[in-house]
Amino acid sequence: MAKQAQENQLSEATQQRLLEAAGEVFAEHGFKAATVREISTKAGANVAAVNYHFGGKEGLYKAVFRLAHRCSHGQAEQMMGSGLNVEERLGLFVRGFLENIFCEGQAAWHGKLMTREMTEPTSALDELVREEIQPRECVLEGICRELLGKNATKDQAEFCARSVIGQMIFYYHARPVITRLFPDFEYGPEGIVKVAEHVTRFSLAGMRKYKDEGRGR
Amino acid sequence: MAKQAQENQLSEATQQRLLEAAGEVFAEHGFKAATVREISTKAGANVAAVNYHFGGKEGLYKAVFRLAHRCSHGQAEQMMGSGLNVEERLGLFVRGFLENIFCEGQAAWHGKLMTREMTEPTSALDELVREEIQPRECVLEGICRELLGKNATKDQAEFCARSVIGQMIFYYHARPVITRLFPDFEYGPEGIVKVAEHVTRFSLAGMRKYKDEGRGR
DNA sequence: TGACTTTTCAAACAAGTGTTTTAATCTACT
DNA sequence: AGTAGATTAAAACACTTGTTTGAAAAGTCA
Repeated sequence: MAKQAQENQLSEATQQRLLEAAGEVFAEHGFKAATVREISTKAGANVAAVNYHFGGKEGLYKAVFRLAHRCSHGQAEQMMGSGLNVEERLGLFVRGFLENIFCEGQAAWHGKLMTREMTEPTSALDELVREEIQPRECVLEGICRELLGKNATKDQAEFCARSVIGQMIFYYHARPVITRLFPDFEYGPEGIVKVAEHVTRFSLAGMRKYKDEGRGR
Repeated sequence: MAKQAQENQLSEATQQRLLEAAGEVFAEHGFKAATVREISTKAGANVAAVNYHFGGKEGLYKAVFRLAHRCSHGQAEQMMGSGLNVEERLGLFVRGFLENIFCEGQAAWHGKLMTREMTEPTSALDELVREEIQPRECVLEGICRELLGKNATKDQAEFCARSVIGQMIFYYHARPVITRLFPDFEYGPEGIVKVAEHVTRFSLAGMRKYKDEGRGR
């Protein structure tokens, strides 16, 4: 048992390598389809290392999630922005969300892992919703509520928040279809910026008009 | 080899049972995670039956897709509707799409299989896009174009079409998250109708306003 | 250095996968 | 009834999966 081993440099190195590799592989294949052998190989470690350091595949998965949570702690509060009007805050939220999902830099697997957990939930979903998704949804719902005006119900704000998120996440979930259906669309940084601009504009327009038609329903 | 066996009643019965069971299991677990043993058991057939009748797991998968295509042939054209204005056609499209995805009746697996292929593409995706997705996208894009007015570019119509689809499909892909995040929302028929009404209203409003702000970009 | 723990590694294990085999059963036709 | 072909069924096969094992290597501290 390695309980006092957290100060060891070498073992920590393999633990870190394992975590990083696991993040990528889990994000790419999902929990079930990912294999500990691919993770171990990618980390340059032995197959047994996963069981030794994390007690098994599931332990590794949870450790990856804990790491991810630590990395993005307080990101929702930061999203709030201060001294900005509603339109700007919505634009910021949308752009930040998309960058989080489509970023290719360090820890690109974090957003992907989060998104995958949405469609293939594991036991880690409850914690994920509580720690990361709920706070962000709260921010977005607040923005929607402000845009919809005082007459809007909580129900309407929730529907609109889901519409905003849905528009964005569609580009992630349906990527294979989109690339086939719209060959001109490219998923690079400039493409994502265009998506952000459209979603912001579309949603802003939608909620403004939504508000004016409030008596229609 | 069973080549002249298509007239046989009994064998056809097991083939049909196998196809039906496979549709459900593939839709629920995806191609890779589905097991031929679960399919066989569900169909009340032997494990070897899959290989005997369809040449293997992949052959069965493709047969399931061919069956699904046959079932929903010409559904896009029917969606066009005639003698209806744009708003009504959008409402019809949205409602039809959602019913297709969330229907619980016979062949409920068809929509689920289609949706799963979006996120976990196999070799069947190209055919699926060509046969089913492309035609429907075409209809929706036409509606969007009409709503956006003559000044709108093809690019804008495509973005708006993706926004409409994204709003709806989000309820499918992120179902585990939505049920946790919005405990009051229920996925029954009445819930789906509410989604359809909201998406239609939100998108209609979005595109109308989008159109008016055409010079802003 | 030398005992002690921690970590690594190759090998093997048990369970589950799709597929094949082989024989038994059923169906259809004369 | 009898024969040939089509279908079913049980068993085994080859392979991959996560996990365990036992010994070798590396590190730690006196």
